[in-house]
Amino acid sequence: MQSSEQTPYYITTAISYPNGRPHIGHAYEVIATDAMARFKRLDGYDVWFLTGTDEHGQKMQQTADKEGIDVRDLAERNAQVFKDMQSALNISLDRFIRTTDEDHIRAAQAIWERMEEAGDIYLDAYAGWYSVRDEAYYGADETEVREDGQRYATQSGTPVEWTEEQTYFFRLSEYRERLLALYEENPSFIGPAQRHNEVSSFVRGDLRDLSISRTTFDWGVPVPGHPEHVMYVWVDALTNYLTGVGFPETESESYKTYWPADLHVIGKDIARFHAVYWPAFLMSAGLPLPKRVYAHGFLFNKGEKMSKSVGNVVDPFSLVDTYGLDQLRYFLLREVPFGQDGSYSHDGIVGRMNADLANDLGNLAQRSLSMVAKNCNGQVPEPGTFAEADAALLAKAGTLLEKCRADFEVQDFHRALESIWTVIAETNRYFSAQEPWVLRKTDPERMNTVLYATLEVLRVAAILVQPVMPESMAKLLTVLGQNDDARTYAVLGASIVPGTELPKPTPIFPRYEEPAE
RNA sequence: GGGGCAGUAGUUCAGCUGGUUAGAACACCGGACUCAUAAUCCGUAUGUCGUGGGUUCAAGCCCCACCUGCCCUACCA
Repeated sequence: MQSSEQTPYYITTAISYPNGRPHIGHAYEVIATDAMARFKRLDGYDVWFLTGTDEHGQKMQQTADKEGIDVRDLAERNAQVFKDMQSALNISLDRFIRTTDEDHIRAAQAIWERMEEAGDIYLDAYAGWYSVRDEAYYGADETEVREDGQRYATQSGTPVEWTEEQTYFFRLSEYRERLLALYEENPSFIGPAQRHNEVSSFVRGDLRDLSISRTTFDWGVPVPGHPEHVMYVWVDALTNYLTGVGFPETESESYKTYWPADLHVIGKDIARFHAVYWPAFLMSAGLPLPKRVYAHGFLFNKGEKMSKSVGNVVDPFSLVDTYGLDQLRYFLLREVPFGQDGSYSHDGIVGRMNADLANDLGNLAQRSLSMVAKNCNGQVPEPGTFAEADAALLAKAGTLLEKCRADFEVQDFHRALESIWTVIAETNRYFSAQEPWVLRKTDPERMNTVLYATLEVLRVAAILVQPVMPESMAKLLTVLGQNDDARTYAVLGASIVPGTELPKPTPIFPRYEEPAE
């Protein structure tokens, strides 16, 4: 292809831990990342989009034991559910990576060896109160014995057991200065800005070396030369971003093209691992650092944290069934500023569906296209000279690409959509003010001009909204007579061509009606 | 314990370095129109800007204390 001429853009989500079913939080992250990937593709980049599952670790092993099945079968089964979710959400991924993939195991061992050669790995004793569920050690003061006689981690409330083992450590403490320099020289390395402050203040404090292997279980990547150890979660999991583009073959075409990654999209809970451990690992291994890590917020159910015990966990598959996929994608990206926590509710999504999609955009398309169908032989009309109102409207639409680029660059998806919808609302006002249905009798040429300008704004909006609602916008572009080669950002500067044959218009977005009781 | 963020119309939020009658969207109510998906357009209305002090000619914006929620971080014993 022409990929060599295009600027590469490598984007990832965090990989999911598949010891259960995916919930709306998984869907949220992958939808947002998909929108970003699609935006870049439409803007002419050569995109590589990676997502997948993190299948190792003691929790997977325990879940499998509890179900009485082999851990490999559990991983296989649940990874498939996550893959199914990608399809159900229309995710344009280029590779679904699993940490059990053969090439990933080689990659994890390769980065380990590089870190070891750099002198950053050493063996030491590790002892403490270990929580299997948190996969973390706690000091005695971080635990408490409860009434049942069992000791628990105070903070997380999970049971802990006294554990002693020899584990390998990574000299994280050696990287303090280099990490601080990284944050200072490159403030956009972590987004949003508030995370940047959190992370740098964490590093400014006392950075301790990191335990990176375990001997208490064996479901993981064996440490090279020491197979009684398996890698502890982060060296294994983070390395998936390298595996996804061909590491350890650093001379491979895909590695040379795509590494370092342009953007890691993650949840705010794992910001530290991506903004501190990961760059330190890469520095140690002598590999280039990703350009940006963006930590998004969490989604709450009507303001309440979702949890299995409360029983308010939202299943992404059923949301798609209830509201429609593009409606869900639009809602999540329009309603919630990506870096902040947000709230999901039935009323919220129905409000967006009806107000923004059915009424504003859908109805604008329908009212203009049906006039064109009835009065312009079903072709894009020939405009006359643009009046001031027409030119002003078209000029506003003309600024949208730059605005969207700026907003997507910093993952402000809701701002990009807000700007597009401001122009859509403006177009509805314009349409009502110009009254083309009156012009039909008094000044047909003027009517043609008004309809033309309206269709042109719709074309621009549809092209720009494609990353968020790919299927619906494909439909809209079809009823606007735009072929596949007229849908990228490269053609935004052109105008819709008069005389283009238009199919019979059909509504794009139905209103949501409450089901009858 | 330390640090940070947030608390503004029924709801979700804007309000830049303090400056005339505090804004938007949605919802609500009234009107117009009929091209359109009971849609669109126009208009009215709505607020002790968390609480209490203070600085200032002037504070939602600054200072102090407190309350509430959230986040990061550290713990004396």
